[in-house]
Amino acid sequence: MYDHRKIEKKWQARWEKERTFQAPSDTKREKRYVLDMFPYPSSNGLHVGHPEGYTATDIYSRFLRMKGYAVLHPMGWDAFGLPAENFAIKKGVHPAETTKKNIATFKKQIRSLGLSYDWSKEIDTSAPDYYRWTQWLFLELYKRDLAYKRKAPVNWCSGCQTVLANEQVVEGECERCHTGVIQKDLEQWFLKVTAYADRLLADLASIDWPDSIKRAQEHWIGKSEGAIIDFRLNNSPLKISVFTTRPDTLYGVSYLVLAPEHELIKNLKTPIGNIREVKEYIASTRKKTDMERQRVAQKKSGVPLKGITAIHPATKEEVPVWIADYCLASYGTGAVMGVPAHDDRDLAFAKQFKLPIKIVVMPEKADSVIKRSHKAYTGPGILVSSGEWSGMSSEEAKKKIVAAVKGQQTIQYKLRDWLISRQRYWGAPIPIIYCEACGEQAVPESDLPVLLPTDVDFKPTGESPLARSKSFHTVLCPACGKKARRESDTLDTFMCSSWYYLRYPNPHSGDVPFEQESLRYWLPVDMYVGGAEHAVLHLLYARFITKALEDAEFVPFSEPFTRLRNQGLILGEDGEKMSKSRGNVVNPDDIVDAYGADTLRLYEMFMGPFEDAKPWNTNNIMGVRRFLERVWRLYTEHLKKPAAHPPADACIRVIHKTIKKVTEDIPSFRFNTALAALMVCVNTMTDHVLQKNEAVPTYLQESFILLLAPFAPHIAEELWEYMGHPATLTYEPWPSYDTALLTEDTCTITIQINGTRRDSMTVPVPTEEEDIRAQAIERENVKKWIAGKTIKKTIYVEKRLINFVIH
RNA sequence: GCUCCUGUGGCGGAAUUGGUAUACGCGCUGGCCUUAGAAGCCAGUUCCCGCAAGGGAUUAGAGGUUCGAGUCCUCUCAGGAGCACCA
Repeated sequence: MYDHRKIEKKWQARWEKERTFQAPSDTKREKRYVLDMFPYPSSNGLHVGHPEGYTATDIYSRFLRMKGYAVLHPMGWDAFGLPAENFAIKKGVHPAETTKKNIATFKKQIRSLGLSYDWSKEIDTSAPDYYRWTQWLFLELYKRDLAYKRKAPVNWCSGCQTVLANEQVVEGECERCHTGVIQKDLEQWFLKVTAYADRLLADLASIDWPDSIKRAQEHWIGKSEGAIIDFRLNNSPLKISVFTTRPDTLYGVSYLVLAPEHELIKNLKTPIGNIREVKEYIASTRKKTDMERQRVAQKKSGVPLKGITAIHPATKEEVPVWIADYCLASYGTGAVMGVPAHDDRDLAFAKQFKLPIKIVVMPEKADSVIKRSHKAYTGPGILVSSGEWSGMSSEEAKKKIVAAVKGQQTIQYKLRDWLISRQRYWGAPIPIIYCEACGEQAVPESDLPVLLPTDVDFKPTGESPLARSKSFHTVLCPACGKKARRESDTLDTFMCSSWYYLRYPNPHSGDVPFEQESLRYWLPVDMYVGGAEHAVLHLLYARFITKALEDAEFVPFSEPFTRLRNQGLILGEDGEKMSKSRGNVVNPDDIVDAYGADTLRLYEMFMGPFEDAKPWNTNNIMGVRRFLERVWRLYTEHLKKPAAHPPADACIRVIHKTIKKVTEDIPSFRFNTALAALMVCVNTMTDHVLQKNEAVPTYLQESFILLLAPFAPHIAEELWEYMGHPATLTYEPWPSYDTALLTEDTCTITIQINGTRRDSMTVPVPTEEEDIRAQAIERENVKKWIAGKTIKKTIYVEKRLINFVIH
């Protein structure tokens, strides 16, 4: 009887006792660092989505150990964050307590899955001995001018009562509570990610990541090449600089637009005819949430600056100046030139306000006519109505026109600096002190960590709860020793997770954030697995921090994660995303209890391709459970009986084929097809043993158990022991296959007439094409079709098919 | 709106370079075993016609390239993801 409860408990206890999965400290062997994105220990406990990624890395790690690599496979907790704090506000339980409890639950659940983590390397980002180094990291960036405080329009979530990074605003809403985000002018801390924009973009080429993630990052960084062109104001010393990627359309300019926040309006000496209207427009824009600004994207709004005109740098004509919120202050120069004929947004604006539309680029192909009504022609072409440039190609004109009007070629990025201060409690305090006399001061490294105070009222008021802690607030200035004030904001939790992978090799080191020797050995991460939702958050931040640390000579590499794979979402049985409100959530504990961890692991891997979204189906679990039971019976009942016949070649061949298939599928994360091959293998073995009463060579019986071990480690260990091996199979060499046994001695040739399958025949393996052809045309089913016709051509594909083209 | 991905039986999904479409699993049907059930084992299961042999159709739809297309190209439809006024 296959008793999963007994077997799984036994082996989990034994692995723990024997520290089976401890990463080796000898560094002679080749290493592999296999990492999961560490979880936020939420109060909901483990979701069936977690074991999907964890099982994949576990299979991969176990496979690599058997392949002889030194493997580091750690787990930890991304423990700071809002839910624990919100729970504290509601229930009055301190976040540290909630977090501790949740971690215990997560750990128990993860352990029940038989995952081969080295728990001696466990990390908790909310522990002072960890966040001390997060603060250290902040100070290193501060020293290098990569962290700065600035008053700027920032994303404000009134639900969470805190500012948010751009990356945390999704469709104009807070990614956490879905409150509409508004812009506020606040003094906040930023990290200078933009300084790394070009490297973050260029180095994508050097890493093995899913294309979709690379593209998302490319998109987010948003490099565009263009030029800044100045428009002098009429009767004023001031000028408006616009950024454009299409200087070739300069002659099509019919107006200029300023962002409502543009500083020119304040500096303008010339009276604006409709100043009240303008001021009202600016005020109304500021009140809009990002959502509202986006929702009305089709309908443009704006007001003209009456009495203000600019001089076109080429034609010297007067150009009206408008102010409109479709022009963004935070990108380029905060001003654009309006070319309605060749930009969709400008066209919409021009039509709404009845501004002239001047066509200056004609497509080269005559058939693509410009439709004036809906779309602007944004493609390349030949310039028209563009003075001396008419007749030139738009590509060539770009450079020449910029030079002629003394413009400046530049590159712009959509990427903004990373806003890292949060007005919340449950995070790492920003280690900065403000002194009236000395100004902003870094906390000396020897004073780290700046501990989170415990005497706080969690209620968010828009000001950090830390500001209301007396014990925390007052401090002496490290420079002059006089009374000073601590920074009361905390760091974005993404800051904690942007460097944790560097600490795993030496998580308990008290003197340094990471020890150089083990860092050099283990890093970078060879395989990183997690959800795709971090495409531009965690993954971009971690890359940035790594590059900053590389420049500071703390790490000898520039990319933290050499390979990345994303697990697909596991959907509910109804095909919808699992959620409490839909009531379609599956609890992994129930599955582990009823069917066993090995079954759950197998099922999640068998569901479908690793990176695809797949619906859960409880019925299908029985399939993999039956597979394990068949394996169990095969070894404990059938194989131990004496066989009447010697091993059959066919059976031996299948096992060798399976070794090849599984060996190839694991590193490419094709676990579903690896399992299908293992099932075929068991079916074949069972057939030969049970029906045909044939023996299976012992070494192949053992090979199969070793192949199964990464997927279903508990049952594999039990059978390994059953076969007489006292030690764990964790470090047994991975089975190898004999290439000579992979080829069959016969093959089936499909016979096609004009490409349609008409017959098939089995021939011994080396058979000459001539013989196959001769045999084929003699077959009844073939004769029938070729009678009275001539064979024009014969196509033969070795060992596969022969196709007669007849007429 | 832009960018990208995906459409294969009743269901989850297989399919090297274009070369037997539907592997493996679920479900279903029949049989064996059993007092009965469960489990297990055996056989079958893309659809249509046919007792069968066999024939025809079939990878969202329509075209195309090819001896041959799930796979390559063009268009259309459907679903999903990311970005979203970035000039």
